[in-house]
Amino acid sequence: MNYDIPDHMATFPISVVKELTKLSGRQIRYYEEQGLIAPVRNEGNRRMFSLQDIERLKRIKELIDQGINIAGIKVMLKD
Amino acid sequence: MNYDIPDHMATFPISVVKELTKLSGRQIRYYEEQGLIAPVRNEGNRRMFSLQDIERLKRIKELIDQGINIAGIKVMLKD
DNA sequence: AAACCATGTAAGATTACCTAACATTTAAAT
DNA sequence: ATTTAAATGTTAGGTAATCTTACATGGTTT
Repeated sequence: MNYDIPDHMATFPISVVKELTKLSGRQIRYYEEQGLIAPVRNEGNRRMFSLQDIERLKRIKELIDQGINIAGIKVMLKD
Repeated sequence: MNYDIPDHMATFPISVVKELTKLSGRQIRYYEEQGLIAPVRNEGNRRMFSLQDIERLKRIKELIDQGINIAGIKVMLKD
């Protein structure tokens, strides 16, 4: 049994990420635009997300929910 | 950190399952038709697969590659 | 040869996602 | 109190992925 997917492997479409993170598609795309995340694209130009991407988005959402703005999040998630 | 997706949670589109299992879309749909797997459907009627589904498909592929036919696989994977 | 099994392929319809633009809301700055 | 900027919503038109159904094909079995 090879019961896992590597954390960095992009296997999730945005529809699933929306459900998992409780973020809107608009938010996810905007955060990418702002350089907070960098999901890869498949051959058809669709965004594909890894577990790492999802965990990062969850942290972003926590900070957003605490009232922190994008600029603040950028420095806090610097890595 | 909630660093995982439950084994039974359907988060993978068929495109990813194809890559992960090295099966064709036709094969995956046919195995479903034959009752070997039962991926759930999302609101738009697209098949969505769980890690369990993927592991099962990998076992199916191994058996297929060993020359076992669908009927044989059905009894061997009875559960 | 005929029939069946497993898979390929093609066509047409539907759903998901893309970008770009404009609208709205809230907060910050003037 | 305006104006500006930040974050998100919404809409529109286009492209990609997936769906079902049907027919084609190569390999077995009868």
